[in-house]
Amino acid sequence: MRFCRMHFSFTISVMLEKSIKTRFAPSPTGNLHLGNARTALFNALLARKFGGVFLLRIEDTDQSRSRPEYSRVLQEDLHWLGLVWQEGPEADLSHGPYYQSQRGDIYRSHYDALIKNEHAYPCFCSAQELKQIRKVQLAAGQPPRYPGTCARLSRDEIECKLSQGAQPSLRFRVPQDAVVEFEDLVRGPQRYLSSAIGDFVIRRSDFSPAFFYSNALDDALMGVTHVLRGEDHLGNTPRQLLLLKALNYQAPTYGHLALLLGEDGGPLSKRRGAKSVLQLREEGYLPQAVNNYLARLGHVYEHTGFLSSEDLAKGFSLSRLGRAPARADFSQLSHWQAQAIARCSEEAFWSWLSNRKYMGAQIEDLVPDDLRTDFVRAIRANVELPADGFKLARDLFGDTPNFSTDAQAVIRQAGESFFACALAHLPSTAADFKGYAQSVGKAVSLKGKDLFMPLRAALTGETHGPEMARVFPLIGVERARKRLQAALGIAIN
RNA sequence: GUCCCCAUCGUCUAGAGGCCUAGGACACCGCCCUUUCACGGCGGCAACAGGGGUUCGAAUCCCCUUGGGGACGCCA
Repeated sequence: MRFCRMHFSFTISVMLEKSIKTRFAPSPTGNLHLGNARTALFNALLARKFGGVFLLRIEDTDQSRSRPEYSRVLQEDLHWLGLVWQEGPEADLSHGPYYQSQRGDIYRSHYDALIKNEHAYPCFCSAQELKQIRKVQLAAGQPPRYPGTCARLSRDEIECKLSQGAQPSLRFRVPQDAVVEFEDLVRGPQRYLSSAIGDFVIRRSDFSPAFFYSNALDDALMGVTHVLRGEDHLGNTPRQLLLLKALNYQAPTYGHLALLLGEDGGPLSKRRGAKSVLQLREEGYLPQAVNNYLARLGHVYEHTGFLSSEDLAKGFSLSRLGRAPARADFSQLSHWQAQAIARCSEEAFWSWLSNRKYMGAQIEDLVPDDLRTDFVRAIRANVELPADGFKLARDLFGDTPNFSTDAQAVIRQAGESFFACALAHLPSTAADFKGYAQSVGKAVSLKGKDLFMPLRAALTGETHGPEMARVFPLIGVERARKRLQAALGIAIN
């Protein structure tokens, strides 16, 4: 097995030497979630690594569930992640259109070809009938499979039903006793018996194309060479291969990724807290943090540190893809977020903060212009999300001190005399915190934590936060006085 | 129900029969730095799901059990 895999990855690298085209083909029926984002990322990385093309196709065939709004957000998400497609909407259109809803003519002509060659036939079974059959099969311990009821209808029978106004679906006739074999990019050699596959619907009775059909056909027509997709598509592959063979088209090479699981180890679902890319974006996660995080879910890099997009692509390898489902763990996202923040410039950090609103305020409203740089330098290491920056801005520049429970406890512990002294020793300018602390320390005979904690609690309202020496000048003497007075009040009560 | 896939610290994982006393990263804990918090530096805790084989030797190969995931649709 191991040996096979080594041999196999060699084969892959040979195959990849030719120019490759990967794709991401989402349905705009909801917001892009982490699992799909990872699939998109892997496809983009694979293409980039080999200098190929990454293609985007919008699979909006389901009229009732697809929304232009989702399609728009999805493209924004992809752009935000830096996953730019060289081919697709608003890009190179040479194999377009890239919205399946606009490809009706193409689908129609291929249906005709399939019908003509008897690779496809109309099916008049109703949804209820099919449901009933499945139920019976399941009860008998059989896999639910289309029994071929309409596979052998005569021309007359078909005409008759049609003249009665019946609206058939169109099924692909799966060849009997065929063996479908293919190499999966991540799972190795696969083998399916056609007897295990029932004739499947390629056009619904409302004339809309079914996934098997439009998805496979478009990959072939668009010249896609490699497809990385979820493991849930593995069983679709033999069908799509059969279909493409009947159409005489070249199929892409598929690779099936183990699915991403939620934090609880169950399937990813919205109701169990599966985050969408949009949510992450709105909360203020940095795209490069998300990329570093996702690229390591089910894939390993030799380098354990933060990687640029380019290095993410360079280090990407199909042989480093795991075959076991990976579980999402947001503490790891936090880690990459911290890394990403540490790496951005002060300007970038500020624009990241000022790019959004928090409780209706813009951070420029809170931080005086002349203190901006000092503020950024002071808080950077203490911020994970913009919300943290806003909180700090309020704590430092807000008029009303907002003491946390912990801070209040520390203040009470320090007692009335401590703050009386602290007020008495307040200098005329808030430039030198160390000197100020020293003089207070001397007066109250305290040092270390016993001295700093009450000062921090009173001055910032929190028991933790950025370095006091940096923060004190930002607060300034006036606010410091008010806060110490407030703390005194708390200590007295 | 039937079939397929997967199984190493809490999590992501390295591991290709002797380099394994099982390595790294995150999380957690401790120490150092800091007269405070964080950052940072150093260290620690912590895993081969269970049971049978095969072999001189098994995390690694085989079988069973258990657990997880997936597929079987006029969903995509």
